[in-house]
Amino acid sequence: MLRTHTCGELRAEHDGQRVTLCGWVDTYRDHSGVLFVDLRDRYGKTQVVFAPEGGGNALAQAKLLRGEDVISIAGAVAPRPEGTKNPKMATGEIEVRAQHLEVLNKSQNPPFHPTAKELPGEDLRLKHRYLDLRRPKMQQTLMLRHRIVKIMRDYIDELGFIDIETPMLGRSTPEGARDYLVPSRVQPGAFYALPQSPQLYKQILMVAGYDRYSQIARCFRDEDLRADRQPEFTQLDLEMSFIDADDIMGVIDGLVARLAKEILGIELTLPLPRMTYDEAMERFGHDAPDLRFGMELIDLTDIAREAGFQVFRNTAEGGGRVRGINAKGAADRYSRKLIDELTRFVCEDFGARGLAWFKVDAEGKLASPIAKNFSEDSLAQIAERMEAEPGDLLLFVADRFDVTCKALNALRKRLAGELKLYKPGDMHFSWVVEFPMFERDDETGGWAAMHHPFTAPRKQDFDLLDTAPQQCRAQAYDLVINGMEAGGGTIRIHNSDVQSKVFRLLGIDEATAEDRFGFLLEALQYGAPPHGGIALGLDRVVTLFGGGDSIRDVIAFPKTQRATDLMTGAPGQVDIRQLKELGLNVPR
RNA sequence: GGGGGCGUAGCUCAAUUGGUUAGAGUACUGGACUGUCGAUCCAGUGGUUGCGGGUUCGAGUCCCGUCGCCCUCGCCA
Repeated sequence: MLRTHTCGELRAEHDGQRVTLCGWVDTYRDHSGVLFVDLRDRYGKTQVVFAPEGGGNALAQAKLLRGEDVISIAGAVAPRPEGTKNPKMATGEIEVRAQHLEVLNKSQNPPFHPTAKELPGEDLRLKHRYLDLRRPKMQQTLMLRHRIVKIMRDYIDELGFIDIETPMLGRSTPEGARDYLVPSRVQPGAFYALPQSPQLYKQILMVAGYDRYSQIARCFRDEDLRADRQPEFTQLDLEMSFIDADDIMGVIDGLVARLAKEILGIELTLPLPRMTYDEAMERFGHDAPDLRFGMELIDLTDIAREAGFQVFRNTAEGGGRVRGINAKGAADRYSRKLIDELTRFVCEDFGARGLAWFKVDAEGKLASPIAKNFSEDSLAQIAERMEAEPGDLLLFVADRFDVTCKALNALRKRLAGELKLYKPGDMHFSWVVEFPMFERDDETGGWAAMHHPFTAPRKQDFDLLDTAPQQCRAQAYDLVINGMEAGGGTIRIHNSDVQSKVFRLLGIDEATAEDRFGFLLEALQYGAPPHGGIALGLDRVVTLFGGGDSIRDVIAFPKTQRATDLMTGAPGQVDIRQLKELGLNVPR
């Protein structure tokens, strides 16, 4: 046995015990006659003392130690002398008086030290990820991830779900995200696709009678990266039979409550609040609203029609909307220059044509360069509708509905951050339900599935499939945490007639449907039970529960924005012979 | 594909309007020190200012291109 204890567990009660510790040299303090080493492993740090009394040549050896050397020390646990205890360390009551030192492996001078005060650039951290992962923060995060996965697995096991693995090598389905493709050697010119999700397989499993399936599944999407998007990511994937949307949400409510309690120590009231998609778009302009703060979108279209201000009136009369938000007490904080920057923000990044604004003066009157265009009466109506009080800053966008949503949602989130409308530890969990079945496909002008083409419409909306598809709402539900989509799911279509109708609406003809999903359509004809499911984004959940802001920090080996691995150099060139075997001819 | 930010010593950063030999902290190397804990003190090594080109008497600084990382719009059923 190389070690008897970890570097995090020794306490005063171990006084006198002879122990062996292994770990990395965190810091060393050489006082000539006595030398201290803080020895680190993922459990913590322990102070090791090398002194002449230790005997042998341990002290002389210790003088050669440097940061990140891997060592083993044997010695006796002793309480620290009075006045030298360190309350900042969990093991600060004691120290280990080293009698023997073995250098297991010297380290080169590392490009950065895992416990340095200043965090190095992310690219350097990724290049030397083994050093970065030695950082206590990263170790805590990966251990948090483990705990969350354990809670998830235990919970769904208690509910009778069984874990079934589905293939990584599957079939490409051109809908949705771009696939990662894997060439087949045995069939030159043919390709597998890595799964974007186990969607089709888990539906097949329902047909097969495994009424409660779950998997912690790796998924792949070849799309551009973001702080919350990686090309490969992990989902807690579930599917159930003989259930409705309430049942699925109930299962996840229970899981979220358990996670909140065990990870955060928060008691949640269940069921988690629910809001329809339409309400979310109306009140917040986004389908994953951040409910940690208010500052809701307020509609002024009716007032705008009569207000006299040309821009507002034209928008209102042209079928657009005039909506705004009230940044309470923010008037002083936002100078003309800063408001110009907000204007640039909503116009350049979110397509708004302008940003109208008023500051509410001490008398409660609306002041703005555009105020002269409004009648006194209109200004009063606007003030009342916006619940304006002295010191408030009112901001308005007049445009198509979708533009007001995008612009005001972005503005609302930005202002909330700048005005600190929520605290770092705040958490808010909710559901957004009843998404539209279809949205307009900008490229083809036809309908596109908002979720995926197997999503079932609400029962009362079945007839709308024929008459007014745009009004048709899906049995869909998204879990939203702090304004981030943490997961989503739907009740699936288990009837092949309905499925065919949906395919027709999506412009997928019979031959195409047969070619791509024939196996599923066929399966649906052999006794498919009513079923549905959900997938939670594990990386996002861990990020949110850990209070971080990038999923890269909760993934051991993430990719950069250009989807490269800075440590291994992936993706890389391959041997020409490999390409030949695969029947591939690519430009180099 | 578009917009933006950043790139200076191993690391984190500074460098006035374009102006002397590009600095500081830390790390590293050597020395001093028997109770430190971000040890301290003394001395030292360390630079193709990402790369290429241009403007200029003179470029870390300005211009063009390019590479890398990050943010973001599009995209992500």
